Amino acid sequence: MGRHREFDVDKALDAALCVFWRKGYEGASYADLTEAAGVERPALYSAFGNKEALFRLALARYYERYLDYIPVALELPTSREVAAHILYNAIDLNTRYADHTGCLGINGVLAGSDEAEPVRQALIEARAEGELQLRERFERAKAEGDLPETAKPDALAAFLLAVLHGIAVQAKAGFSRETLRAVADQALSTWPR
Amino acid sequence: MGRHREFDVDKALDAALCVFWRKGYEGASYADLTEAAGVERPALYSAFGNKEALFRLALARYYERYLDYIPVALELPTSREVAAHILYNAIDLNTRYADHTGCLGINGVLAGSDEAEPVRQALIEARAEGELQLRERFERAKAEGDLPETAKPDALAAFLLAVLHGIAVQAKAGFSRETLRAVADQALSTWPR
DNA sequence: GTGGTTTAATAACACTCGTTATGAAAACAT
DNA sequence: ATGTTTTCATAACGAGTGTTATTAAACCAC
Repeated sequence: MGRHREFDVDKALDAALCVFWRKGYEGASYADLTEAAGVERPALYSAFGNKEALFRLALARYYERYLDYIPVALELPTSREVAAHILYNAIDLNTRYADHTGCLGINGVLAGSDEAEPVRQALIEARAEGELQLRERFERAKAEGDLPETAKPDALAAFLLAVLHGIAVQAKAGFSRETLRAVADQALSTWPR
Repeated sequence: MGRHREFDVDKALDAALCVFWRKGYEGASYADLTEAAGVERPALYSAFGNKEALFRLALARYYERYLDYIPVALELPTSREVAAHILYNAIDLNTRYADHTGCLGINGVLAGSDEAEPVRQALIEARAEGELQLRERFERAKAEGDLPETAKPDALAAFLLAVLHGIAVQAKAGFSRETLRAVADQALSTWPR
């Protein structure tokens, strides 16, 4: 039985999540991470492992704690409500915190060094997972007559994800909620009935 | 009268552009840049200045040489043709080269370190410039009756840019041209008339 | 009070980063 | 053949990167 851990692991992970959300995986240094977490480097290593492991934990937390509106959306009665719920909640999340806007799934790594490739692939897979869920939901909508026979669930899912990604980029660039909502409105106006 | 420069400055800049396109500003190291350009570091410095200056030159070249379909699009007769031309050409460009997909305007810096902030702002401004051009074009379309009175040129421009950014993210993630075209088709499906 | 275990802080490691100093090579004028 | 200028390659600089070794501190069982 040894020394108790002196810092709140949960809060430290939250702090690291915010740094990665703001600066991306490669843009975030241990100087940033330790300052935000209020913990020295060896302590971060002891609690979370290396930088990549820390990022993966932060990403998992991001999906669990911040994207909880997605399973809710998938249970809504119509495909248009699903899309609307996701779009407007994403806009809210992407603009909620002044010091880290956008989406971790996009900010993490878009283009990076060779060393960042495993993390970039992890992000691609996480986004693909979400897209699969959407596609399946839209297939169900089609089967139920909520979407017309001519509708293409895969294209709709890809379209919705594209708009979400674009909104994340724009939020990170400082676009207003009003503008982002107008983008979402326009996207929904194309929704098949 | 001294020694002649031994490398092709034009080709070296192209090579650097490709590295930045693939790895982003921070993900690209001088090891990458010198290997791709076939030139030693002091020679790159001599010809282009520091890393940030090199990136800015690469970005200017990207806009001049690769985005030349945009002024063409802006002269098309209808707003829908403008949007379609840009979307399909962007998809072509974002998927043309197997070893650097996506768009430099997005891959450059989305989220980065404090040191990358000037570059990130330059990219935001470049994208904003393009959005302004679109907005003005759509305002003209509205004045000419090509877009209905209820249409909002600013929202349409922001929407089009969002889809373009989303497509760039998806192209960089390895999505097929077919999928990306379906996204564009969906975006255009109810373009206001 | 001692021993064993776990954690924390300091410092350093090995390496890479972007940048530059220095000497040599290649050019041209004389 | 020499002098001047420009460019190139090598090497190193100063700083920062992610990671870890070492010692001390804090805990608990006995």
